[in-house]
Amino acid sequence: MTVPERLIDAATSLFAEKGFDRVAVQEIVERAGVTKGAMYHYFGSKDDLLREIYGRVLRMQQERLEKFAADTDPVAERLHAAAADVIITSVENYDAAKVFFRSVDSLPAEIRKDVRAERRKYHERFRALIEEGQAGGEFRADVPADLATHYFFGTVHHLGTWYRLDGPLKPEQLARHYADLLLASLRHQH
Amino acid sequence: MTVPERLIDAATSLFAEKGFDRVAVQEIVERAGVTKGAMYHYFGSKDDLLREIYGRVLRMQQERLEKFAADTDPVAERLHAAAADVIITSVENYDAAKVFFRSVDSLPAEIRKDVRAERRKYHERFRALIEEGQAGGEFRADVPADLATHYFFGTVHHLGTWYRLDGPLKPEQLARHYADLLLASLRHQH
Amino acid sequence: MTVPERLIDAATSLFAEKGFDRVAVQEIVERAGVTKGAMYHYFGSKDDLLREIYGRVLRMQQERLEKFAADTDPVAERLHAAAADVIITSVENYDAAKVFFRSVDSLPAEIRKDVRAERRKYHERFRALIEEGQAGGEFRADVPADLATHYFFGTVHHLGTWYRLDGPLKPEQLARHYADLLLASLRHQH
Amino acid sequence: MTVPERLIDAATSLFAEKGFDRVAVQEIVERAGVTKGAMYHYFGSKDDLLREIYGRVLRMQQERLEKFAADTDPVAERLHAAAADVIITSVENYDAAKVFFRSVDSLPAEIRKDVRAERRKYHERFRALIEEGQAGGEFRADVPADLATHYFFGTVHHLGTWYRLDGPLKPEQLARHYADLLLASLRHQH
DNA sequence: TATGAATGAGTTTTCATTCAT
DNA sequence: TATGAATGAAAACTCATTCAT
Repeated sequence: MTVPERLIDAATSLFAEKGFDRVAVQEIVERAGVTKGAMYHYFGSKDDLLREIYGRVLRMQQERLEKFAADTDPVAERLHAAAADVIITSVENYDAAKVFFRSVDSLPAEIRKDVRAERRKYHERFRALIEEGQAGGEFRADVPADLATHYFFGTVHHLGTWYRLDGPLKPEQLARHYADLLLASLRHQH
Repeated sequence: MTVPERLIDAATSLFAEKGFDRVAVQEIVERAGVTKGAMYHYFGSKDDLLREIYGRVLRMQQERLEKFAADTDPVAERLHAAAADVIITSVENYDAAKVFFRSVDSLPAEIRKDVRAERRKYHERFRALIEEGQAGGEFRADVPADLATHYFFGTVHHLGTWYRLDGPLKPEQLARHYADLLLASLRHQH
Repeated sequence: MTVPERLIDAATSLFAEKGFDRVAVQEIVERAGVTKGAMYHYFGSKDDLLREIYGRVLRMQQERLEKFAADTDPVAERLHAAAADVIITSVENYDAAKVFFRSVDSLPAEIRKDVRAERRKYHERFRALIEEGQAGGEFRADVPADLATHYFFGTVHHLGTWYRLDGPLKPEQLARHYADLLLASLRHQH
Repeated sequence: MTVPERLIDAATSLFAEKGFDRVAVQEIVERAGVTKGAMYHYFGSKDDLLREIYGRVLRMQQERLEKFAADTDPVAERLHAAAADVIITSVENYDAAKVFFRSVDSLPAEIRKDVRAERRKYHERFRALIEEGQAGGEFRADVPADLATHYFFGTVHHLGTWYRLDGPLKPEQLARHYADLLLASLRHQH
């Protein structure tokens, strides 16, 4: 693995573990097995490492959502697949996801603005799926799609505080359950 | 308002805004309109302020949940009321709730342990309601109650990142929608 | 002496000796006999110390020049007295004067702008004296007053690189010689 | 232009602009359009660049002064010519002259010693001219020649802080005025 | 009760220089 | 000749906390 990759990995795991502000650059370079100078050769600052982590998560999530949303299956199936995929990838990149949700306020103001804008776009793409289902009559329309989207991503956000990769629940089970709950809450009740 | 109260209020709003680690004691005392010496007269440390905020939130949530859970209404109604109440109180104490969810890792290790233990008790009380509904046949049993509880509290946790008190959605509407979504996801589908 | 005064004195002598950029804050506080924290209690930054030194020199020189210029003696006498006084005060505040002339480029850009504006005002007040003598016919008019002013202040500027307080030449002698040379260069030649 | 020449030029302009200590090697090589490795191939250190700049200025000034001093014209004319020439060459090599006067304290101690010795020799050669005029009766003898020499070089030193090559005053005019002022201050007054 | 000067450990960052290629 | 990744020492600055008053 290259030095920058080792640094990103070390930073990701440490930021996930203790929070950006409680991690010293010294710890990051020690975990990566390099010196501080090397870090500043590749990254302009500690903030830069965080920015890079955000960039990677955003790019990955956007690509994957797009793939699922653009499919031709019925909307309920596409939403279920996309929701399950968010869970799976969040769990597979557990540390990065944790950092993503908890360290927004540690980003420099201008980057934070950009990140929020990208997240909003992502949120809107997801919401559009729900609206599509509501327009087509599959989903109940008495819940604002925007609110349902927040509702679901809240659960994703929260994963980092309780889910254990080494626990009894496999990522696929977790993902299916969560996607089921989302769909259940959107379907018409009898 | 007394000096300690002013300090707690100032600390709560600042911690909510920027995160515990990005707030200097100097800022807190300035916002509270007192001096550092005064703060250290009433609180042993900056950590102490955080601990106090956690204590208040925990005590309040536990009391309220107990009140709703101990009622004699049908379980679905009790769960709906309890869920809606969590939302309402979180929104009414927006800053404290934000701090509560985001600053666990800034607590000193031993306090963090206590806080987690209390939260677990709270979580279990809520889960017990769901299990009661599953045992009685009102709720679907194919979703682990523990997971559904996490699912719901994730949405509460997440509120702090998007809900705006001054937005168009009133707390009561928000609470009803969220409680509806929870109940909808637990009911049997047709 | 108070702590801020001790710090200013230590900084002045060290900046004069080695130049602002070659002096570590650690050296300053050691010479002042305090800790770094104490320095940052009184001064916002290392730059701040430099700014303060500039402010003091500027205030003193402006006041003194004004006093001499506003007199009612013949202009040649007033110019001679003012010129000699610049030398005397520069020599009496040797370190501060050295810093003043050599560290402009180490000032933060905005402060540098202010300092230059103040110096210009000072320069213009001095130049006005020369122009007064030219207008009255005492001084030769074939040398631009502005240029003569620069000419003289160059010699003051330069003092720091060669004059030794502990040398054979007393400040008063130095001052008289320099003021004589200035006046000589301005008088009509036979 | 060769690589070493480009490096010297880049270093000279940057040192003149910001001062030796505020210029990073990285900036120098960027302005010169080469890499750090290349610089360290030709120069042993950043100090080495500064030493080279001092060497060039010293050699040039010494040669030129010698040429003017060794002439057979009357001493007043030789001094006037030498003085004007110092101004002209300082202005023609504005950046190098600026560096020469302002960065002595950034030279490594031993080099600084050498540079000061060479400057002293130069100063003495100039002073000898004044003493020659005093011995011959052309110049007033009541001003120490040493002091008059410092007086004049102070003005040269100072040029870098106010003279603008693109201003209204041409180098030749400046040089003539300054040489005139020097001679005027040395002549007997009526 | 309250002040605020002072501490000192810890933080991020810079940068001249080296060296394997 | 030249590259540029990597080093490591030193720098400025922050901040929770203490303590004499």
